[in-house]
Parts: sequence; structure tokens; C-alpha cells
Amino acid sequence: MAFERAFDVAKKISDSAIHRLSLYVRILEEWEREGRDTTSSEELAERGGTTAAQVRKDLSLFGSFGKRGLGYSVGELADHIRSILGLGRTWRVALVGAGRIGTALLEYRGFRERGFDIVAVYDADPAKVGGCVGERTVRDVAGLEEGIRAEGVEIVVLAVPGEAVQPIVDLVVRAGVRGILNFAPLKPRVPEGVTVRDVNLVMELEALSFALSQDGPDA
Amino acid sequence: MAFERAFDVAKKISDSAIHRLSLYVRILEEWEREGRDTTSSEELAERGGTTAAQVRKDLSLFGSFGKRGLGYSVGELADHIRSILGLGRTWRVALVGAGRIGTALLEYRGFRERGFDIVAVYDADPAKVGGCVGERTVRDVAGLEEGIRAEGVEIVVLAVPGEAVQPIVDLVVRAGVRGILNFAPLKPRVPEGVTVRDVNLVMELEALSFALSQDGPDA
DNA sequence: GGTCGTTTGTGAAATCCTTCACATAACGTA
DNA sequence: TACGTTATGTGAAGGATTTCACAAACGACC
Ligand SMILES: NC(=O)c1ccc[n+]([C@@H]2O[C@H](COP(=O)([O-])OP(=O)(O)OC[C@H]3O[C@@H](n4cnc5c(N)ncnc54)[C@H](O)[C@@H]3O)[C@@H](O)[C@H]2O)c1
Ligand SMILES: NC(=O)c1ccc[n+]([C@@H]2O[C@H](COP(=O)([O-])OP(=O)(O)OC[C@H]3O[C@@H](n4cnc5c(N)ncnc54)[C@H](O)[C@@H]3O)[C@@H](O)[C@H]2O)c1
Repeated sequence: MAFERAFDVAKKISDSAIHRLSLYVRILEEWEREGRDTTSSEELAERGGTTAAQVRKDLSLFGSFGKRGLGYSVGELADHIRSILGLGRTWRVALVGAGRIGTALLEYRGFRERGFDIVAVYDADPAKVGGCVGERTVRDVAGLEEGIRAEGVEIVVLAVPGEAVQPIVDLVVRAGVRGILNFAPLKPRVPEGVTVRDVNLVMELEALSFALSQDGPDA
Repeated sequence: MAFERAFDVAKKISDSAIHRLSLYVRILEEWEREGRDTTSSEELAERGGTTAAQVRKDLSLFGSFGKRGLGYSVGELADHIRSILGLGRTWRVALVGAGRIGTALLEYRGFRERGFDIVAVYDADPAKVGGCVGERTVRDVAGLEEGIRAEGVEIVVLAVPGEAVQPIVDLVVRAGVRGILNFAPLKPRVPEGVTVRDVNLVMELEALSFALSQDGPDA
């Protein structure tokens, strides 16, 4: 069969491999726009800050997309990786929490461009519900479960205060959501089969603090 | 010697270990507020979503902070980890880019609470320069290098468009900054000794997309 | 003081991830 | 068709991180 799907046979793929694939697509798309036809693991590695062997290993987890002696077709490889990452489509996303972070995300074009369409926004604050953020109307979080089902929402972005996280997570999981991006500094509990990714900015700053403390003293 | 500093003898500490330490502090501080005196690796692991062995291993990279048979003193362990991460002080942070993400960050109290004090804000847009965001005045990015030196800025948070990143990074590194938190979807090049941490939200969403594509088909 | 139950700290084993190295496939040339 | 050059795909080696498992340390209790 031409179209390999070796990767859904329950193999374990590391997080860093996925991050690199995500990076490779971005590089390849840039090259597509520049009209480049072919590339090599060497070039991708150079541009992506890794090694050629790593690039080939990452790809080999999912199939073989190149031609020996020639390299890869930029367009085809991009297609393959997009298909691996599930990016050949639009994902329906709901945002919960139209606060500072929430509105920043809403007005960012990069998400829709990359296939993540924020189809609905929810908040609990009566002062915000009914109002507009950008071109979208903020809905009452009371209708969240119903809304998720009605709109076929697949991913929820959570930008609410920490204490509100767990109840909302329970609710959206009940409504069938299996992917959550969480900005609160607190890891919610979810059942098997649901993926949560946390964006914890304070942790990132603390990692910087550690790095600076390590080699700072001698400066 | 009572105060061990075994960790600055050039040992390699993994990123994930640092993230977990950061998590442990947060848990311990919560327990401190609740008035709990002691805890165990078991409890920390349970609460932090890891294993007891992992907790002990993480801590053992830096010293030994517990009492066998008894566990850890909540307060002392928090102190030790804060000291390891360099959190026993305030870090001087500058924000570059007072756009959507930038202003969200500025108005967030969590950073100062955890020792990251945003002492200055810079932007290139003449319409923004001179204006206020929260209680801070936006300064012209032309004065960034000078400002960094004058204010003793140690960490820079970059919330500017991708194409502006590299020049600003070069400039702030020249001014002596060794820690950068970058929101643009593009990894800047920096010399040895400078740490950059990237927050790439699109990559996080793409990782969710992958996870959903993996086990989605059977649903 | 001795014994018991507890929990740490840590070598050793197991697992996961990256790098190495090379057989293999593809193409151009003659 | 044979040969030379190139760059992939992948087992095997090497490193790093996580898990295991247990000796050592501590307090309680008698
Ligand atoms: N702003 C930042 O820079 C920043 C940085 C790091 C982390 N965070 C985290 O991100 C989250 C959001 O931060 P923010 O600064 O945007 O906060 P915010 O207070 O500006 O916004 C939170 C929004 O959530 C809404 N909300 C509260 N409870 C809700 C509920 N049960 N259902 C629906 N909506 C509800 C509020 O009405 C508000 O509009 C917080 O957990 C915060 O800790 C924010
Ligand atoms: N907003 C989001 O939700 C979001 C999500 C993911 C990534 N990002 C990334 O974060 C970065 C900022 O995004 P944003 O949405 O806040 O953009 P924005 O356009 O709202 O803000 C960018 C700000 O940077 C300023 N700026 C431009 N060039 C500058 C320079 N040379 N020096 C100083 N300031 C300069 C602009 O004047 C503007 O105020 C971008 O790289 C974007 O890709 C944003």
C-alpha cells in the first residue's frame, strides 16, 4: 500500500520527537513558499538545530518518505508530516476564560492559519457574557457542555483561574473533549485517553532562574 | 558544612528534573499555607503526578534534605528547593513588545509574587511609546540597551513578531542579559552561556492534534 | 538498650532517547 | 550495463533518565 500508517500500531512516540516534527513542518512550509523542491536530512537538521541522524530517526518512526541518494521532496515531506500530526484538517477549538490571556489568544491569527479554529468563547463573568471579543460573542459558561456537543468542539483551551480548572475539565471531558491546553499553574486530573498540555509560564521563568543561578556566580 | 552546594560542581541536571522541582516548590508552598509541617516523597509524588523514587532522585541531585523514617520538613524543603532554583531573591525582568501577549503578561500578578519583577516595558510602535500599560510607561525600544544596563535587567521576555526577534536578542545579549523567554515561533541564535526558553503555543496545539489523531480513529 | 515500623538516599537495572556507522537504493554517466 | 556518487533508513552502540530494591538512619515503644 502506498499510504503507510505504520504509526498507529501502538508505538510510543516521545514528546520531543513530536515537537521536532512540528518544527520540521514549519521549516518545510517556509521552503515551499520559497519554491524549493527538495531537501536533505542534513539541511533540515542544520536549520532546525538538530542532527541529520535525528531527523531521519524521527521520520523513520512513521515510515520512509525520502529517496536514497536524493533526499526528500519538500512538498511531499510536509504533507506526510502534516498527516502524521493530524494537521490536514481544521480542529474545532473552544476557549474558556475571556480574561487577559484568553483575549490575547483570541485575537491571534496564527492559530486559525495553522488549522486551529476557535469556534466559541465562554466566560463566567456576567459583565463579559454577551459582549464581543474581536468578532466573537462571549457565551455563558453555563452552556458550555451543550455548546461543545452542538459545535463539535474537539479541543478546549483553558484560560481561567486555577480554582476553576478542575470543574471545567470534568465537564468538558464529560462532553467528549479529549484534548486540553491549560494555562493555569495547576495540573488537572483527567481520565485515561484525555490529553492535557500545560503552559506554565512561571515554570519557564523558574527554569531561567535556575540556569542563571548556575553559571551566574562566576560572572 | 551544613549548607551543601554539591550542585554547582558542574553536574548535568535535566530539564525535566528542573520542571519537577519547580512543581514541588509550588506544592510545598500550598502545604505551608495550610500549616502542614512534614511530608514524604510518597505524598509529594502523589500530588505531583510522579513517583516517590523520582522525587527522591531529583532531590538527591542537590543534597539530602530529609530524615530517614520521618520524611521532609515542608518549610525546610521548600527553602532548599527555592535556593536550588535561585528563587530566594527578586529577578529584574524587562518586557519587549507591549502587544496582546505582552500586556496580558504585564497585568499578571503571579510573576511578581514569584519573584519576577517586570521593571520596564519596551515597544517600537510610536503610538504605544509613552503610553501606559497598567502602572508602567512604555519606553522606546531605541533605549533598550541603555535601559537594560541602567536598570540591571537580568531576564528579558520577548513578545514581538518573529522577524524582530533576532536583532533584539543580539542587542540584549550585548547588554549583558543571559536569560530570555521567547514567545515568537522561531528559535533565536544565541552565544554559549545564554539561555533561551521558547513558549510555542502552536506547537502545543499540534502536539494535542497528534495525540487526538492517534487514538481518535477508534472513537 | 533492643526491637520494630517507617522512609530516606542511592547503587544497579531497566527503559527511553540520541548518535553512530554502514548496507542499501537511487541516479547520472558512459 | 557497470561504476561512482550521494543520502536514506536502520540495527547497534552509547548516553541519559527513570524505576527498582535495599541498606542505613531515625523515632517510638517497651
Ligand atoms: N495573564 C498572564 O500573563 C498569565 C501568566 C501565567 C499564567 N496565567 C494563568 O492563566 C489563567 C488566566 O489568567 P488571566 O491573566 O487571563 O486571568 P484573568 O483573571 O484575566 O481571566 C480569567 C477569566 O476567566 C473567567 N472565569 C473565572 N472563572 C470562570 C469559570 N468558572 N468559567 C469560565 N470562566 C471563568 C473570568 O471571568 C476571567 O474573564 C490563570 O490561571 C493564570 O494563573 C496567566
Ligand atoms: N497573541 C497570541 O496569542 C500569540 C500566540 C502564540 C504566539 N504568539 C507570538 O507572540 C509574539 C507576540 O504576539 P502578539 O499577539 O502579542 O503580537 P502583537 O502584534 O499584538 O504585539 C507585538 C508588539 O511588538 C511590538 N514590536 C514590533 N516590533 C518591535 C521591535 N522591533 N521592538 C519592540 N517592539 C516591537 C509591536 O509594536 C507590538 O506592540 C509574536 O511573535 C506571536 O507570533 C502570540
